[in-house]
Amino acid sequence: MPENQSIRVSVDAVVFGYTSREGLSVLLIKRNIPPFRHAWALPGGLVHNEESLEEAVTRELQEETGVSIRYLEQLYTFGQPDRDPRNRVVSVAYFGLVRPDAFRLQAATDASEAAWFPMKSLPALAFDHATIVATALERLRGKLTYAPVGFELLDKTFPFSELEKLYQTVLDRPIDRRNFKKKILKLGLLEKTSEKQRHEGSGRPGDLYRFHAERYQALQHQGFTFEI
Amino acid sequence: MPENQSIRVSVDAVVFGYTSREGLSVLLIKRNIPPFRHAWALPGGLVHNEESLEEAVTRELQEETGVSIRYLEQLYTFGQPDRDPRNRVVSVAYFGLVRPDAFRLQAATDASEAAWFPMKSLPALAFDHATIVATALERLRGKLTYAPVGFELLDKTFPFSELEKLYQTVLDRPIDRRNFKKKILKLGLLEKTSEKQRHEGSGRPGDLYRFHAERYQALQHQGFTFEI
DNA sequence: ACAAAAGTGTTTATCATACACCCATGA
DNA sequence: TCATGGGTGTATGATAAACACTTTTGT
Repeated sequence: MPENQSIRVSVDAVVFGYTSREGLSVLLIKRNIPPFRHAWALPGGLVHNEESLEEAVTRELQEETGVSIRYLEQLYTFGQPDRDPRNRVVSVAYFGLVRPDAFRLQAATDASEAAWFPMKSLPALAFDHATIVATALERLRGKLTYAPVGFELLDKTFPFSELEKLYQTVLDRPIDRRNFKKKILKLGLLEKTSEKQRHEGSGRPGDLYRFHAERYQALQHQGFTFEI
Repeated sequence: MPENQSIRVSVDAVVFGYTSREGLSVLLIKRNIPPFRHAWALPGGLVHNEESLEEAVTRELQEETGVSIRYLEQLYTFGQPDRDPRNRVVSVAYFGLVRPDAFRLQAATDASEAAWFPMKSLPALAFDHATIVATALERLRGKLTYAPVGFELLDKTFPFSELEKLYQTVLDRPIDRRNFKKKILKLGLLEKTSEKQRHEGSGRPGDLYRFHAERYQALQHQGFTFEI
């Protein structure tokens, strides 16, 4: 009796971008086919027969938004029978992070049907995508504290204040500047560059730092754990 | 072109049981249909058209092993195109924990094709099930330190030594008895019962404790975090 | 000169760790 | 009485938290 299974498999991606101006944003596309025609939805689509799930998300993201992803991991699989009103679709959701350059690039190319929405002002979403976004936000909050994923959302070099603001925005709580800096620096994963921040408005320009991804990977294999 | 998708969706369950004698064990079934006929595999099977993923795992576990699960959560979705040599099958894996009584019960009912295997001596497994088990073990190790899941593997009331041994076995490192007890008790989630351990062999019988699941849920909603 | 943001250190409390002896029971 | 495992406290070091003034830059 389970032989005539008619379930489809799709992937969906929750891609977060961040700027200190707008905070956390999510990449969405406008659907132009039913169901939920004209509604905003997560980028994604049906998995092809010969591709892996990761290949499917990457492909869909490329096709639908043109955004290239630096960090991508599986989030959760959503499989309620009624989550798609037409067919049964099980969706494997992924969770991605991009740096501000990808973010800004996209904002410029505005002819397309893809757009960034700040988390504070998300539109109504198709299917159960609001649930998926909520799950992704929880995951991001969790990961920020026990994995160095915050750097994936910042430029390659960044002033400390950006990192602070990121943590404060996403975790939604105030952070003591001095203690935070001490903790982060003690991890030994940041390198101060010789450059200074370009002045944006007034105030003293900050020193720019760079994250040592390789150093982290090395330490990680020795049982090192990031912790904020 | 993605319209003639032919991918099936299955669920698989990695169910762990624990006794201080045998350590951590996994529930397996013997396959009696190809592929991998006569090999050991995780309980699981194709999802029916009208049921949710959770319903599917629960049903399969019931049908194939008769074991009832206290704790079940989604683990990861495995979707490599070649993971099943015949058809493309995407499998949503779940991660479950049972108490020793379910464990012992099953051991008695030995006519069936389901059996517990100690992690130390797993047989060769069908498909990519060895990978799935490895992923589940990682998850268990992680969860043990930041969520009170250890209690799901013990009897309703248990002596402190059982909890200690569980942590030592699963995390595979020695633990200081006094410090461990202090830490756990400070969480305020354990209640000492008036009973004492029934003597198994020699030595002083230990006090029996009970885990306060409701109390934990209440605290959890107030932003409390378990941490060992 | 002033407004805005960045840089920096010390004190205190809390928590983690290391460590050893006495007690209850069964044989 | 002996062997086995359970119960318990203290001292020390490490880490987290609280907290404010000075410096650099643009206007």
